[in-house]
Amino acid sequence: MTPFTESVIRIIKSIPTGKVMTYGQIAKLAGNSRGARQVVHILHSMSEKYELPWHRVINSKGEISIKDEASRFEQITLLLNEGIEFDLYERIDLEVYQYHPPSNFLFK
DNA sequence: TAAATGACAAGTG
DNA sequence: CCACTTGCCATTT
Repeated sequence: MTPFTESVIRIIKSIPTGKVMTYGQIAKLAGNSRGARQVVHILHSMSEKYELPWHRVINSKGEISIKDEASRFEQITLLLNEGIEFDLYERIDLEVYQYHPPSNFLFK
């Protein structure tokens, strides 16, 4: 497992209930500002094994990126249950709900 | 080995 | 804010 992957997992696991982070934000914090798509692969392949709160990861526009209807509905439901609100276009206000981890937490 | 793919992002108009 | 383009890169085909 690469250092990048380890960091990504730690970051995702640190997202508090009721907050979200974006793919690009996570990739950048993990050390690769251009690694957003790798974050996608990690979520796909390791969410279950590492019990990642995959539903708290959304795209930079504040939208749910999943196309599959069932999975999409599941993610929205999980977020609603955590108190996150969506506008009428199913978008989340990042100004309100985006999580910004402390800059030192990777080294703790 | 090459081409396509994807739960993305930033820049431009 | 929207639509479209370009850049990305590991994984899959």
